Amino acid sequence: MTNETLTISQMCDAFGVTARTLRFYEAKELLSPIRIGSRRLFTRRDRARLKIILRGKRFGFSLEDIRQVLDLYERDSTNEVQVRHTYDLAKARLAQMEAQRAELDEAIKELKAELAEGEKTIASLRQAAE
Amino acid sequence: MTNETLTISQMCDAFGVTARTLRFYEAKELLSPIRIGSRRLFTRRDRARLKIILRGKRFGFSLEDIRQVLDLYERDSTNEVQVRHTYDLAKARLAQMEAQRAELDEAIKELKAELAEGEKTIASLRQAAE
DNA sequence: CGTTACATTTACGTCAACGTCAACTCTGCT
DNA sequence: AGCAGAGTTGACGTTGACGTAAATGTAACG
Repeated sequence: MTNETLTISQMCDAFGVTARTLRFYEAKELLSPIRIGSRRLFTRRDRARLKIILRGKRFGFSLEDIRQVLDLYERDSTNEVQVRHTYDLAKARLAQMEAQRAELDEAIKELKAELAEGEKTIASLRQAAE
Repeated sequence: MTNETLTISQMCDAFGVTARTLRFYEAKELLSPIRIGSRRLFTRRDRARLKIILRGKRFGFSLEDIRQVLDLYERDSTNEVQVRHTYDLAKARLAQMEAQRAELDEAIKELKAELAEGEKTIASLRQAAE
């Protein structure tokens, strides 16, 4: 099963982060490992959240941004107003990500065009070299 | 034409950044506005570069990363070794961006699934409310 | 000529996101 | 009992990317 809990160093190995980082995320309430005495044990839930955190970072989101995203996955589904609000936030976030994807596509296209130019340059240099 | 040069405050308005930011980017050699006396005038080239800078930031690249990307668009095309190196860098950068795109797609899919869940929750709450 | 608006340099301040000690505390082994 | 190794809590340090304040410059307008 994936129900096992991990110690802090096992988490570090699994995700390629330092212990300092995990403690920092806990202090920011992004993670909430259970405690055995003073030691932390990271659950499946913590691992799922950490995945989201790390991915968010790769897209340039701040930890504060990411905290809001995490809340989306944690809705309590009893209070309609609350659920609605969360839902709206998620829709906004989705729109933002789709815009980002469009921009990314644009940037990729441009870079590809530059690459084609580069190839031409290299070819002509090779021509001139003989 | 788009050949006009802009003052620093015009640039700020046009791009939604502060003057401090533009001076900072110049100090980091990301921009190189021409000088009339001590004053800066930003050219079409600066504007093109700033666009790339701001977009890079939105994707979580550091200014140093971005400086390398900018160099790609500035190749001098005389030295084959230099051109080759730049070309390789660009290819690596492209691969990175395409990976990022794949991840972004994944994240969007997940978020959409969450949204669908949210809709079901809202529907059932509405049912229960009558 | 004075003032207003915009710009400049220099320099210190700030905030996020950790890194890096130091000084313990547990736990398990031998 | 003693020791190693993993983990803990402070607390201060660092780096990147600017913010902010102070002192000064300059162009143009009434």
